[in-house]
Amino acid sequence: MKKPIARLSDFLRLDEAERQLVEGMTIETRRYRRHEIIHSQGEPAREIFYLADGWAGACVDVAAGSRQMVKIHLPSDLLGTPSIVLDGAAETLIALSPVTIEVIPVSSFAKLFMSSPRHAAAMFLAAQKERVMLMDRLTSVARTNAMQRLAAFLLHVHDRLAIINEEANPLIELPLSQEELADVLGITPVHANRTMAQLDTTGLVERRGRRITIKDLPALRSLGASPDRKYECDPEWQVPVPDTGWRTGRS
Amino acid sequence: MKKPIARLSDFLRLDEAERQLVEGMTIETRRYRRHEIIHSQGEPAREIFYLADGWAGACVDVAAGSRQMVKIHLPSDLLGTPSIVLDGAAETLIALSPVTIEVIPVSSFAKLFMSSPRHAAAMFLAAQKERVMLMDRLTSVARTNAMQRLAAFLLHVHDRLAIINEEANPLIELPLSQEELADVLGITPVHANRTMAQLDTTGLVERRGRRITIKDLPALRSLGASPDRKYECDPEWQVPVPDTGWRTGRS
DNA sequence: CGGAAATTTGAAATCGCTCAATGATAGTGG
DNA sequence: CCACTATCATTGAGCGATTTCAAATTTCCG
Repeated sequence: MKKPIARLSDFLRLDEAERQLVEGMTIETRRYRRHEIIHSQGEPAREIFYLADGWAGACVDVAAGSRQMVKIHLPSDLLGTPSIVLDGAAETLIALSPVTIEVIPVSSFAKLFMSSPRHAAAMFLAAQKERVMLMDRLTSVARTNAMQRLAAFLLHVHDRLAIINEEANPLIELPLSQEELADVLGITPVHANRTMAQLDTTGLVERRGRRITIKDLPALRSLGASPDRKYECDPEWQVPVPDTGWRTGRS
Repeated sequence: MKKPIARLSDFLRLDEAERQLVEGMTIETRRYRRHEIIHSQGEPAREIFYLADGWAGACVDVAAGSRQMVKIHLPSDLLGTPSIVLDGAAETLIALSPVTIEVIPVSSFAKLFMSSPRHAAAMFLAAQKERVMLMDRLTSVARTNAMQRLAAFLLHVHDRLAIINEEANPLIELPLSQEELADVLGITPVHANRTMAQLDTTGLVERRGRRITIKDLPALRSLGASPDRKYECDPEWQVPVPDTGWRTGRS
């Protein structure tokens, strides 16, 4: 039942041996129910998490019960990597749906990084990709109104699901409540509700509960106004295999 | 007159040999005047830039003349790294003051990454740090009002300058026009002006033109409401020196 | 079926935007 | 040193998007 770990990062197609290497780092499998907290902001972060199944959210908490969901994690994402440069976790990780997580000690992760240039490069490039996505998210929140943000967010999820499932599907089953959606969009829950309804009436999407069907993809894209990014990279980073000065194990 | 390149990343104290290695990657030095464009969003990005002197901004452009400045680059920053995962540059880089830039081919950068685990680790950690800063920026824009964003931004700049100069200085000489400030804060230029004036009247800062003096640091921090991050990291990442399976050269 | 959580709706208040005009400042050439 | 011009900063007034507070309705789950 274990999903392939091949999207540990997006820039490396892992062969079987390497996949086992990564899976070997797992020290524990945990399950969480919807709304459970996986890790709290500020707590020491000696572990990172591989999201085997379910959706998780990364939230930055601000005073007074307000918070911003800075990232939606989908299956095969690696959670908690930003926190490795801090003494306490940068973000609160919360289960948005029932979730299965593989726990990996930071030390193992670092060891892999140090011993395998292929993985190191892949992780580095994945981090850059995350930066771009955050930049786009910031731009969306700073420069567009609620309906545009919603459109951009739905498209973002749609596109990421398309990569995972290897085919586009106009139907999105969002596990997010409207309150959580509001946390993502940077608006209030009440306004999230009105915006959702408003987008529905435009006919660009159709909504039945948390099931959202995209009816007019091009129009929705135009509304969302996100730059369309093609994530690729030069062959400079495609390290052939070991034996160019790197080793896969220790000594 | 060349500034030390020692802050190419924040997680590695480079020794002399390594510094030369990095400097050796430079193929060209360029100068730009205020407001000149260093690199345009969407254009092929085969180079990254070391900001030797001056301030530069990274902007994501949206339709209709609107844009979001997603990062303020200070001297010794590395510009353009997010774009290495894309076919076209993720952002427009623009000189906010007179600027001196060292141009580095992505291929050299990749080669360094591949051949030196110390540099690779430092770059990776620096990328994670950038992610955290973007997360905080997103939260600031999404969840706080204009004055709080301004406070948070001033503090952000203040703290980064303190690191570069190795001492805190309450006086900040912002080279940004109010329009550019607005691009950073995610508000309109007019409102940036009013907010600036308003913050001035609170007495937390004092303003003479673009010279801003922080008068009450703790109060300003409390207003800005950013989580205070201590950027550190485990010794796992402090690779001793080569010879743990890595080599410095090729072959 | 009952209770809790989530969604929906209304009305008033607020923050930031837009449009438009005025004032200040800095760089330029005479 | 001054006039000239462009850029930048400031101010006012009205409008619109989003928030806030509060209540009603629906859905979900045990």
